[in-house]
Amino acid sequence: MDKIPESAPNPLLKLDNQLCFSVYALSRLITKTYQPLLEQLDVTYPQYLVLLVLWEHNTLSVKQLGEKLLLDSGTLTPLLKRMEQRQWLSRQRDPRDERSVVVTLTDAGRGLERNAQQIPEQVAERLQMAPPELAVLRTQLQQLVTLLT
Amino acid sequence: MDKIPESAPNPLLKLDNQLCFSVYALSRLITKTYQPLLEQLDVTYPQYLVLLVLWEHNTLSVKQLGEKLLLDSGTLTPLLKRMEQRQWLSRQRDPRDERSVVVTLTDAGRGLERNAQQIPEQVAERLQMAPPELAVLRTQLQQLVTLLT
DNA sequence: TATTAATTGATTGTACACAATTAAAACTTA
DNA sequence: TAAGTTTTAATTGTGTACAATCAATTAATA
Repeated sequence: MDKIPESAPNPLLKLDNQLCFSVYALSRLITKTYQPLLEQLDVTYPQYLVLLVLWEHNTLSVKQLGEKLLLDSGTLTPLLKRMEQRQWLSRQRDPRDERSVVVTLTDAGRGLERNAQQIPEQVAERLQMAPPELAVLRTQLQQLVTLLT
Repeated sequence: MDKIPESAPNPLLKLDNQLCFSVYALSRLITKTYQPLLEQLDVTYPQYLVLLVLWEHNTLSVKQLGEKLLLDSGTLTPLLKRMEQRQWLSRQRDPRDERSVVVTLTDAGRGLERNAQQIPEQVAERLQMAPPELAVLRTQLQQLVTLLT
């Protein structure tokens, strides 16, 4: 009995051919790479990204933070509340515009930066890619990010 | 009054210099790019990835599915249950090894593949990157995935 | 100025993602 | 073969993500 001929499989629908899957998988693997290093700081990876931004700027509104991290308030509000509970930052309404919530790093939050100094190198070490190659890759990815933003 | 001299800022701790952030942001942006296309199939992006695998293999254990997608049962079990409720697949214990749960595509699940044919092209269109460049980028990302796996 | 429109966060609800634990079954080996 | 180990999913609990909605406030304009 002959098999009913299937339509030719679409190679574009194969998992291995998907750029999207590589990005998705890599993103989760990178988070896992950071995790043991971030355990020392007792922060999660998204919280670490918030700290990176605040170490640069110290004070930002939720809106501005969201613009930099490409995250909305539905994600940031509970995350920031957890960080506030741990005394790494404060959240308060802007008196000049009561709609806006301003996030400010505490001394403790600023102090964490010292403990984070070695993290980028330790991660780069595990990625085992030459810095120039990494830079090229990062530029390409940033182009795509800009394109889709 | 002079400012207390801060330690020189570590450029490696700047958000813009982080490969990790580009990957993280791009992954979420890609998911958002897929979302309106996947709405027609009424699936989420991770569910779409499960379908991609099953369209290739039809029947796999949860374990095998997890190996291909790099996801564990804590993620897959509830996701597969939702897909089972929608009749796209069935879940049943392997009689030869009762520890194993075998996932099989239903006719309805297989039928979805036809509706998905145009999706890769439509996404590629939005990425506006020449196919050869995309292939190079994908290869680099896959290398990193392999490295971290 | 009164009304409308736009901005900004918070809230709610759904769906991942994963660590840690549990439980059942299968395998190993003394 | 009995005891201990390994394998495999499920469960539980925490923490993102994000769409949709709501509420408060500000800005714009008729």
